[in-house]
Amino acid sequence: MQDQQIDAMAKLLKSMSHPIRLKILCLLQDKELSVGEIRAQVKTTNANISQHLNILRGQGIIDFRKDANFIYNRISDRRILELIKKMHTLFCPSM
Amino acid sequence: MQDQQIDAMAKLLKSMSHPIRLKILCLLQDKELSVGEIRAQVKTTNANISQHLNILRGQGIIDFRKDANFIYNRISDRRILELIKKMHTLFCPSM
DNA sequence: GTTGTATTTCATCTTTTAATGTAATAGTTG
DNA sequence: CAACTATTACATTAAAAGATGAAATACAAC
Repeated sequence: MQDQQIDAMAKLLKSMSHPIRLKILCLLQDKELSVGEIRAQVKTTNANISQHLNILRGQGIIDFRKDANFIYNRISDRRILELIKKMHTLFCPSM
Repeated sequence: MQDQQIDAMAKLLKSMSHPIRLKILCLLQDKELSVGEIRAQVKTTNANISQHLNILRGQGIIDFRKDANFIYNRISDRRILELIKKMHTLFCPSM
């Protein structure tokens, strides 16, 4: 890996390395969810979730679509899914 | 994944998500290196590298042995190696 | 034991990140 | 259009992380 790639990768990991954001990514593994549905499982404020979602969007990790006044989020980068799956098998083998 | 595991995983990712620390881990993928050897490739101060190494040690990611007045560092958790390898194939396929 | 090299510790400063509360926007329904 | 819901933007504050330089430790060699 070259420095440039390492920097990019570090930035990506950093965006995943907050408990709330990692949990959001786990929740979005197999389905899309609205902000409200996420908040129901994450236990923080709406505004806070919105900010975390923005960080993930900025990294191009998640995407969203609008429907009525709901915004449905989903993971847009297949590689992230694979990475999460790998972390799961490596670090939580029994689940 | 449960919240407890997510928190642990986020902490682990966080410790890997700094450019210098990620680079150190990449350098240590296939060999052990002293602090000086690492510094030669990372371009920051000795003290700074020492601090980053401490963070990685605190996470149990790397281990070290002493020889004379050199300290040789190596990755102690096989899972980290696998994770780095996976990131490599996913995000830097052409290298 | 003094000199020299390698590494770490410590204190400080700066920067970044995260949380919180409030106001704003966008869309829906009656 | 008024009332309501979902989401975001903004401003502020609090907390954590990172960099830096100087001093301290550890070991080796002369």
